[in-house]
Amino acid sequence: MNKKAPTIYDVAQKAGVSPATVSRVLNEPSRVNNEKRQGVLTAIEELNFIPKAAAVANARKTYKKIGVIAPFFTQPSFMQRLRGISAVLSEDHYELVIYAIESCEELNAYIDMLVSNYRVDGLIVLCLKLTNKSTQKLRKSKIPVCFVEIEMEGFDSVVVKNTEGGMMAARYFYESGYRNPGFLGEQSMRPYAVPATELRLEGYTKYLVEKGITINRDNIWIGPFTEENLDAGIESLLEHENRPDCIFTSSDLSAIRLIKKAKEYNIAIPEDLAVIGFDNLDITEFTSLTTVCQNLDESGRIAAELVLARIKDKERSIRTITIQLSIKKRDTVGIKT
Amino acid sequence: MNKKAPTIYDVAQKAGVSPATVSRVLNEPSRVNNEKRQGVLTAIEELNFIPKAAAVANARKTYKKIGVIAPFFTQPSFMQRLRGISAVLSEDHYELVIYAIESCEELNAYIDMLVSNYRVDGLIVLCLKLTNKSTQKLRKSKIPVCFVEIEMEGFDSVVVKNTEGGMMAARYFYESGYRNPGFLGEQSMRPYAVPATELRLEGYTKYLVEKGITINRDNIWIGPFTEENLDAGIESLLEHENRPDCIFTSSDLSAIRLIKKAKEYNIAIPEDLAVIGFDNLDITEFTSLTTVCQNLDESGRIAAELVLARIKDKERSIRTITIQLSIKKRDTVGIKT
DNA sequence: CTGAAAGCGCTAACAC
DNA sequence: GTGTTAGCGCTTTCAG
Repeated sequence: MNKKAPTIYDVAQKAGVSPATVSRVLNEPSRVNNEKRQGVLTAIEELNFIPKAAAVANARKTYKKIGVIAPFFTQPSFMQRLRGISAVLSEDHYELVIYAIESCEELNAYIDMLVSNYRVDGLIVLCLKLTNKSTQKLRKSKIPVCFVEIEMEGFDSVVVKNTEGGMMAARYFYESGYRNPGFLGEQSMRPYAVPATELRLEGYTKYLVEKGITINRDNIWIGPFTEENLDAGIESLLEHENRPDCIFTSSDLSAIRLIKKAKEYNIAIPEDLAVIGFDNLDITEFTSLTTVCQNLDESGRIAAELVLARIKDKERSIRTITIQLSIKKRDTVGIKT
Repeated sequence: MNKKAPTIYDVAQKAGVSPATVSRVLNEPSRVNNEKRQGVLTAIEELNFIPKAAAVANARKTYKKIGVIAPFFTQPSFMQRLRGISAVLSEDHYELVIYAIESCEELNAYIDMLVSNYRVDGLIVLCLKLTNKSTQKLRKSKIPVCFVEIEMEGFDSVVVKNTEGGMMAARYFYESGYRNPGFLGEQSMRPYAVPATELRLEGYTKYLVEKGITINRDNIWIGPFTEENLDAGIESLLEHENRPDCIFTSSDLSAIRLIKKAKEYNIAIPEDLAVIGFDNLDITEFTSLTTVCQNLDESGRIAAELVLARIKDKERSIRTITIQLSIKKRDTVGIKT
């Protein structure tokens, strides 16, 4: 006795109006006479009618969905960004669909699919460099896109000044009296991802050079981000003669590992070794790590707002919003006397 | 000169067949004559045709989408579960849409919407208790649902034996020689969420009681999961007279904070204090935390497989799959002599 | 095996 | 304001 789900026609009939009118009270209620509107509304209520999303999408060609494409599961920071995105999307009743990519091919395949398959109203691309071909396709598809952590001509974007972040870390070390800096970073293996580590190191050394400090080559380690490798890197940093008195890491995770290892070596933090991470992941609060905060949540929020705004007005001017970086001071940097 | 996206009619015309045939080569290629199939295929290729998702969904009433509903952003463990889910869904080209909920009302509103709005082909519910009303609705909606971490009559589910996990932690402490156990847990504030902490504590004490050990009341702390509160809790545990020699925490995060604080107190780990966490978050690898591993990824994977399987065969028997817990031994539990 | 034609449920011109 | 009537683009009977 499962009565089928009611359609707009059922409502129309029950309310004694045409389906078009029902559609109107659903979408532009102000344009229908008060009395009839009430009738329709109660009919909707009584029948417990809810428009089928697919039918609406099919007729209107908009989906109330926005896609987020990123290598989520290899980069813990993305989840926090997602949180920001999710918050603003749900306010506007947009669905959030996740395209988690793990390879170049996947990335381009998704882009292809998304532009020609009409599945989303907008797209947020996190930390990903597209091929020219994909970029072209995206551009002519006219679908609203916002890039995060990379600037793309002709697209909205929220950018993170990775080099500047590196400089800030260097300055904080410098001003706290540290003079023998080190760096620990995970190599950017994926050609389609933003080479954040390298940029951060660049800014880091740049500031130091300005201050007349050159980093000892032995004090820089960049390598693949596996536990084994990382540990080896940390050891190489910690064991040699002229061990650094402060280390900037390209991610909070490596900082946490570094701290853990340093304690095994009986190196006091921050007395004998200061550490600054990058990201300000939630977890850093628990570990009291000093880190470069890149406002992950906020960057997500802004990105979502940008695409929503462009959905509403396709002709608005392109925006590039720069996220303000800051040092989140906690317990892993002291004052060197 | 933007040529409009090709439709199935364009393909049909170009290949000199009917739209129905095109549809067939798309969906049941075996049922169409080899020659024609090739013709259609090349036409599709040349026109670069991709079926519009919304039109398909509208006509077929299936969406290639599955929804995941959970309080993602308040519970870091969910992201790892999501990873498992994502992996199996993408294999089958299902879209993953996220419904992040933060309150009881939101939860039930989403359920309402999902059952009557026809948006997803299946649903995965993580760690959430529904109201009876919502459960009823879900049940009669017939949409494939899989619950994780909770068993629901009439639904597939993957369950986690929280109490058993507590017992395992207790046993490991006990067998390692620790005799003065403590517990640190975050209170389950949300009535719609599974009271994991309480269950874990239950198992923990149960095992200990069997061994003739009762936990000192002062050695148990359960409270709200804010940094301040947690710190206060940790202090209360660490400061009193008969301080525990081992502490089981209801989550990895609190374990990490506990370890951090313990070091400030100059309490050696694991010599003076052993710690076991719960979840085996990715981060624990970096901190060398010993923890109860609940195979987050796998539970996600299994849940996804269950709903996919039920989508394919609605009549299959209900399955309840229990996730095997295990102690992931790392560095925070030693041998007490 | 294939084509004609009738849906699917809603939206959007277009008239009145 | 409101109803009529085409779509939207694909699927799916039903003949043949």
